[in-house]
Amino acid sequence: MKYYFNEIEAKWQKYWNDNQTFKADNYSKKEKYYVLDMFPYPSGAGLHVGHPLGYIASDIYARYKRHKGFNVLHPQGYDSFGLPAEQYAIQTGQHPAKTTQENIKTYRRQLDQIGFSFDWSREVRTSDPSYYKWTQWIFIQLYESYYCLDSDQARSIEELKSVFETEGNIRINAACGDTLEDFSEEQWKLFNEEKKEEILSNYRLTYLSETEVNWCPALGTVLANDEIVNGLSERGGFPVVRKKMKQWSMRITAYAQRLLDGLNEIDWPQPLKDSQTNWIGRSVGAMVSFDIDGHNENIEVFTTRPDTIFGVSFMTLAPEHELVSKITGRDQKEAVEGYVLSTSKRSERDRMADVKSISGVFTGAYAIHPFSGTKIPIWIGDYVLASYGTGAVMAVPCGDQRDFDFAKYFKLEIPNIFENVDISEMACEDKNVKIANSDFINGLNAKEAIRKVIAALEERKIGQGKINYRLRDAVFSRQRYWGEPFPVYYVNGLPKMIDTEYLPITLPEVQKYLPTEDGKPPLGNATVWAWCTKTNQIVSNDLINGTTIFPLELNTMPGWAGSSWYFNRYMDATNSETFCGKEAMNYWRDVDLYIGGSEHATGHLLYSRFWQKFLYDRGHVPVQEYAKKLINQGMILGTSAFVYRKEGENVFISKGLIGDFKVQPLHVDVSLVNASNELDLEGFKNHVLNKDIDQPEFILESGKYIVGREVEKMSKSKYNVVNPDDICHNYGADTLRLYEMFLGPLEQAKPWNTAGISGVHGFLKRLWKLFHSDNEAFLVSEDKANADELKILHKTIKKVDEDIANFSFNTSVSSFMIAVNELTALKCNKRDILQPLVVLIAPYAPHIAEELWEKLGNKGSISTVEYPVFEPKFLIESTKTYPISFNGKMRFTKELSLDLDKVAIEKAVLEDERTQQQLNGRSPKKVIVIPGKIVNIVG
RNA sequence: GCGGGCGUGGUGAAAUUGGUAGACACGCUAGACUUAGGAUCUAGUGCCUCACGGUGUGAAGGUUCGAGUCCUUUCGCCCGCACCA
Repeated sequence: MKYYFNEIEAKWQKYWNDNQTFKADNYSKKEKYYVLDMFPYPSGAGLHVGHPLGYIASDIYARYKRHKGFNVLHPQGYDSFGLPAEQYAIQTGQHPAKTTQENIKTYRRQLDQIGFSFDWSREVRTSDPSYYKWTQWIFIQLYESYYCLDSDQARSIEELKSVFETEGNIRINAACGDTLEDFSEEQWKLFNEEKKEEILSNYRLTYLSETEVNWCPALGTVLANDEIVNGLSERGGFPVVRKKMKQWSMRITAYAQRLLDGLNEIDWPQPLKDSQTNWIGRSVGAMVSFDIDGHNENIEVFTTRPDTIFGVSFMTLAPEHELVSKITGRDQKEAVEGYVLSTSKRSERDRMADVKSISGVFTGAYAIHPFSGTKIPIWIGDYVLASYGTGAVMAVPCGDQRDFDFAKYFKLEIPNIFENVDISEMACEDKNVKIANSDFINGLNAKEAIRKVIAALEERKIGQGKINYRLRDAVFSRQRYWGEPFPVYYVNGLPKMIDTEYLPITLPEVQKYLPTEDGKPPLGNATVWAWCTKTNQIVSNDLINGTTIFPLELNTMPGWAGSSWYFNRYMDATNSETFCGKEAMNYWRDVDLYIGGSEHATGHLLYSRFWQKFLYDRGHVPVQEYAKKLINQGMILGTSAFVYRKEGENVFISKGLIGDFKVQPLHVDVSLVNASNELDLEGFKNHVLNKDIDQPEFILESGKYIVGREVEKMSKSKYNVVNPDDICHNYGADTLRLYEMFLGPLEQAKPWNTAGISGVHGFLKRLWKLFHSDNEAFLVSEDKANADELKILHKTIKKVDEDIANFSFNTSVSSFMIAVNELTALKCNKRDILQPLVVLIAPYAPHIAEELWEKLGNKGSISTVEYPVFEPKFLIESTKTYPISFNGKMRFTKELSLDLDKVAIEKAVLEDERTQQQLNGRSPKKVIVIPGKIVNIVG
């Protein structure tokens, strides 16, 4: 019988589905193991071959763990809120829910055909009200919490209120936004509702505030820095401006230190930990307050080098700094306002990326040096960012290169405060030089001086030591339709949470998915979007009366809201009483293995750790870190193909003939090119893409048009996407699974290339053949296996076990090939060997394994059959083929008994005539013998 | 600029603690077979050389009996962060 992979795969996929083979039980006596993939965003383009790479690896691991006797949770779902579906809705008028559902259907079909062992009964979709009900619930929990710095945890805001009522805020030590003035319990009681709420929102873990944002008028939305490329929106390429806006923020900064500390507890790749560490950006230094000459204001700065304070010769404020308008002199007003305006047009990333051009304006105001009392000019400059530190810098040109460049450019004073250091050409950032010209810290090194300056600042109450983090609070509002609605309504402009028992607050229907004409978010188009506090229902906007019926929040939550806790939902995905039942949560606890791309390092993987720590603090989850181990799979790159169009003409020149012609390279669909880079000319002419090209002419080499190749990210716009469907159809899912693993190390980025696929497909056919006679009937011998056969089996078991432990799936595929090649050579078709071999291969190629398992006469699925156990006794050797090397170069091999000791080996080797031949009469100076390894003769 | 990673045949890549470099595949060459099959099988294949032999893991040094692996310098590529005070 031939290997009809399509039939076999369809049969077993149906079997798994019918029998719910991979449904995980929440209450098992088996040890649990939770294998998680980063869930996909269901885009309209469908799955491409890059998606399954991580999924195949995690599936192999999950299946392996089932064979090893674990109760495995291996779920999958969809991160189904997001901008592409909304953009599509804007263009076509189709409801995003509809297109999302269609896309999910395609994804599901594609995932199913690869044979993943997902427990689909736990599927989650972030856009489903039954899911986002709990996203809204978590948001409310955050709103109702503050961060207590004494106990270092989130606590109920009610506790804080009762403290305010009994003793004011004097003794409160909590994470807080603005520096608040002290108030007593009496004062608190006298504050009106509005004032109280304003104070509380400084403590809440999610709060409304005016934030400077990247506003994209064309998309009508705020963009994250990482969504902006070269000052334009990543999607669409529209201009972006800086704008102030009232937005929800998440007080992730309260967790900065714990997010750093937690990294020590988890087995995540070091580069990923490094990027989270950099993102959080802890720096130790001091806050210093500078008085402003002639104003009743002061400038707070954070510095990591308080020891250089006597080197301050000017100050620089971010152009957006709130003091700028207050302190600017009459003569400077025009210049300053012009500069502020021109800065507002530049994106933050743009400003940061531009290192070469130096710009700034003098404000006309002077600060007073806190120790020397000298007057220091205050400048504004766009190299200072409002969002980092206090948005102000004490400039020390002799000790900081950027300050130095600024001072040189504007011909400002550069006082030298370092002993025996030449600063005429560049600043000195070395912390080991001694300080000079600095009053009470002369002669000290940086470390000593820092301590002394901080002490002096604290004594005079003009500053204190401080740990500063680069991490900022995360903006949580999006001006989009296709996201979670906030469970929030407004009473006189003050936010109120909807009682959790009335969740979910479902997305309203709208006529248009664009922002409204007057610049409100898309939900501003909804006509039934008001909250009735009497009936606790969403009602028509017409009924808003300001007494019982109020407007609802128009923003929606960002993409990362739903993905920040989904791993908990899988544990108890259908629970309608709570976001995850306690019993299920205490059984599954955390993810044992998480596989996904490193591009989420400072987004999803940081926010989700933050939410998990918060949920832990409030007693909702049992662990602080939700993923014990994480593996980043490398990106699969596409190999783009290019044709070369002669500039201004419809002439395409084959790659080898371009020579000196001016050509324009154009992407061409990779499906039109064969393995030898030859273009299908007829296909090219008929391809939709090229319909607009009239009568193309081709200049051929040897009768062929040869395309250029380049490795790029796999993307629809580069026409280099390869769809797994074709491979599943032509070679089968088992071949696809093996091939993706065989491509190379999991964590390494690699270009997709189908050239080698026949190799693994051939392997599966040879495996099949081992079980079949020449006339293709199933034929397995019941004879006892011999030593050679057992050795092949056990060496493979050993290798595969080690490989899986190291996530080295590429080399285990090789081991399978070697085993099958060797068994084929021995014509071995013995059950003793083949039955364990099938189990060994089952996690990698589950369909063929199930089929052969059944043909071997077994009942039921192979998926929980015990994995073969390695027995060292089958690998014991009595001899070793020693490499005999001379001066480190291997010349010949000699088989010797492993019982021989060093002396005996040396004797045997020296007696060998080939040794004498190599030595050619010389006597060896030294003979190195490592029993069991090598012999090296020196001389 | 800072941080991280990577350089091995025509190609994808192997190579626990330093111990036979190139496993396993693709491709290529030659051949066999045929019931033309998504064929299969056999042999060969790092480079130079008819061969003996030489040479070879980006380059140059070093440590060592022995280096792809350790150390120093250097070149190139990729990724992340970036005027972070």
